[in-house]
Amino acid sequence: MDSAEDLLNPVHCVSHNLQKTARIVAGVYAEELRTCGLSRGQFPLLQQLDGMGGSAAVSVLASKLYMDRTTLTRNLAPLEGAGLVVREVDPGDARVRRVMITDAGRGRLVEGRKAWLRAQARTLDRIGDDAWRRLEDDLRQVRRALS
Amino acid sequence: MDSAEDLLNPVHCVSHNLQKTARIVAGVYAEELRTCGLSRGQFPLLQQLDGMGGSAAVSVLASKLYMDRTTLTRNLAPLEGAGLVVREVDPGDARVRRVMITDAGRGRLVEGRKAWLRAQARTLDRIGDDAWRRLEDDLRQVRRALS
DNA sequence: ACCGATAGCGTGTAATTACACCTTTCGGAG
DNA sequence: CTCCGAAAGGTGTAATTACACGCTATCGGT
Repeated sequence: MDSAEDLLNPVHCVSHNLQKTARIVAGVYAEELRTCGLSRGQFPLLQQLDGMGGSAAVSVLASKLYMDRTTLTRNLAPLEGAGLVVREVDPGDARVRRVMITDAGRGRLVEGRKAWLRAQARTLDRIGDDAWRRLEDDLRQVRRALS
Repeated sequence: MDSAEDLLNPVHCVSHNLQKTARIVAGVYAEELRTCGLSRGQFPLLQQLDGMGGSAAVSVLASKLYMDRTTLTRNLAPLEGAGLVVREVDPGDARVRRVMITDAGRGRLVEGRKAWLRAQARTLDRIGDDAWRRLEDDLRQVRRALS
């Protein structure tokens, strides 16, 4: 029967199943976000930063995004070049670099949210709100279990 | 209440939630697979190819893996260089390149499965078999809905 | 038999990711 | 005060991914 199926068979690979699903979904968001000049990696970054009050240390931001710290550094560079964020040495600890969103960054985020909204609406329309609620919960549990 | 929560808020981004979860899980598998000389992208490729009878056209293989065709081409190169697969022009249609797993490839796959098994066991141990069965089903539905 | 349309593939190029390693700074033990 | 381990960051380098484009082969209509 189904519940006895052997999960230790490569077709049930947790990593690959997540990866290929993420790839498909990513395409939808990349397409919409391209219209506002933000990449699929930059939007969540700005969004998270804004949600944290507009300022955060690099490491803290990285852990919130479940992203490698060095990957975040690379993603930050073009945003800083575009004036959407600034990086400053923390006054209290010279090791810490505080990343801060600028007014331009907040403005771009407004545009980004519109594009993101179209992608999210398109996606939810296909997979269904309730299905996503379940899935999102399960994904959160996976992250917690592995962190 | 919870079921009325607004899914059109960036914290519920389908793409980002999948992506960051996939990143965390990928780390576990990459760690184990490194011991057998196969990358996290190469193992599913060989595994899928073997499961298709050991031979398949590039495009067909790519669609099975939900992977961009050109990405598959790049992933194939090192495998061909290592003699784990060969590429030949299809006798019936000269446009088609048939990818075929070699004996060496099958041998490596045996090693890969051992490493993969450790990663899968570690992961399932953390997230639970039943949780993964539900999640895998939901992910499959997402792929079908967006394909 | 010919020619435009299409399918299957590969390459140029750029974005994304992360491991290994180095630098700078902080904090505490001696 | 000095020194050394730990913490925070950044860079070199390599793997992975995919879009745009071009090439070759096949198919179908005339």
